[in-house]
Amino acid sequence: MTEEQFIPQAPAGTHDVMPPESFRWQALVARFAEIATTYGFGLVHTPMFEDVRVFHRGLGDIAEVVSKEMYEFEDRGGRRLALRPEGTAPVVRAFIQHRPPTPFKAWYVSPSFRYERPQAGRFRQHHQLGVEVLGSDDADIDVEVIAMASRFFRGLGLQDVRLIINSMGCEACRPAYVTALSDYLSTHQSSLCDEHAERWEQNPLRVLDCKKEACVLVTSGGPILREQLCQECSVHHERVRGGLTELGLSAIQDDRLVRGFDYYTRTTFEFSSSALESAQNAIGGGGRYDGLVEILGGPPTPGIGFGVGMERVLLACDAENSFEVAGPNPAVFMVDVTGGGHARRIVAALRDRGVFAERAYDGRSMKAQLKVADRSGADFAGIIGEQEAQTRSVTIRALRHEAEQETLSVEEFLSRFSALGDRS
RNA sequence: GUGGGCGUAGCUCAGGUGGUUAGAGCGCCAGGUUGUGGCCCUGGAGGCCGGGGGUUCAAGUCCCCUCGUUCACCCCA
Repeated sequence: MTEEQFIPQAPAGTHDVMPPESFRWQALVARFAEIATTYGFGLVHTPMFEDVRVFHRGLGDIAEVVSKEMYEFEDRGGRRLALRPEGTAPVVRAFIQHRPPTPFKAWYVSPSFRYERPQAGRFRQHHQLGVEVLGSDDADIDVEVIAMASRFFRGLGLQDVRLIINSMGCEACRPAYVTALSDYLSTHQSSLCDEHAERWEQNPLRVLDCKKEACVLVTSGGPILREQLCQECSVHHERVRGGLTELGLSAIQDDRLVRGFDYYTRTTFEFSSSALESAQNAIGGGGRYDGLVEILGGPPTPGIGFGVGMERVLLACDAENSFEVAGPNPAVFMVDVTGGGHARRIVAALRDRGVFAERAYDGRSMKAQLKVADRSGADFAGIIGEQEAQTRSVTIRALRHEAEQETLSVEEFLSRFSALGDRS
């Protein structure tokens, strides 16, 4: 590409969200906000970028998201910053900085950035809805958080959502397990898939997650973390599972569920949509991170949270033909063929009264203006021609049903539609 | 980071083995109806066929490069 003219385009892996799709986005956030409020969460906004150390320490340097997918940059003051690749670490950083009373329950909606190759359901900028609870390791919190996510998905009309759950143990029991797993893997090294035969030592737990038949075969004969949990973790996990069952939520125990970030302890879970054909069918996931606050320099504080991928959830809704959101239609659309002055005043008066009123511009023909009125989805057109202009009146024409046209004085016209505005 | 598919009008797409002024449907604009949308009819605007190079008398079509996009691996929401 040399002397070519520049045609601006959204960067690879990013997307513009425009009407009418953006109405659906608004509605999705509104649903989440509503449920989060019901569960006692308050909205938190954190910066879109943080000191890189927040992520390096928080997520662990070996996490791919950190090691090779972060958008890192230096600002003009020489600070090393990174666009956030996920939502938890920034909220934890804010918690440490402000020390709100616990349990601290926060929800957020924010973009995340990862330098990955875009593909179905995977973007360089995606948007997450999520919650975090800091300051309690009560298993009931785990249950509530998972139940909340479930409720959210159900409320969108999603049927084909699968919930898997596992426990990652804690500092007391996981190291011993990882050692046991390593020992086991080392004796079966040659039977692993090509990739893990080379790299299993970097992160033995990852091998559990591998879908290749070779690895599955090996690991299915190996030690299982759930069976080697310490007493506390084991009790905790059973309480979570019991609580979910009690609430009527079916969670599938998946001993292979190992999530990507270092900070997870105990409960981990993932929601996936079986309606999605693409490889990326995880629509939400999360877990407990009882060591994270301390890792980032705060007092020992347990925490748990989850994130939901908005783009993927909407794709899942598409696949299930659910959560179809229509944009709003004007209550009335003004057509004025006498120069537009009457439309200008009437539309302003209606909007002052809270009525969604629209009009045509550019002094087009009545036919053209009515065509725009029809397309706008408005129920009624308010027409002003020479006759109406002279008598200070407006003709109402129904656009969605058959009805006799009627001509009202401007005052009557305004009060008829103002009632609509007051109601909403 | 690795590998495959695809780039033609605002959108969805046609354009056998290269061959005149590049087409359709939808959308948009105007008219048919000098005060009336939707249905119908007529007309119109809108394309450096992603970009660059090459082969050829001749390239939307063939070859190379490049950019973009898409799908998969990896990883994740």
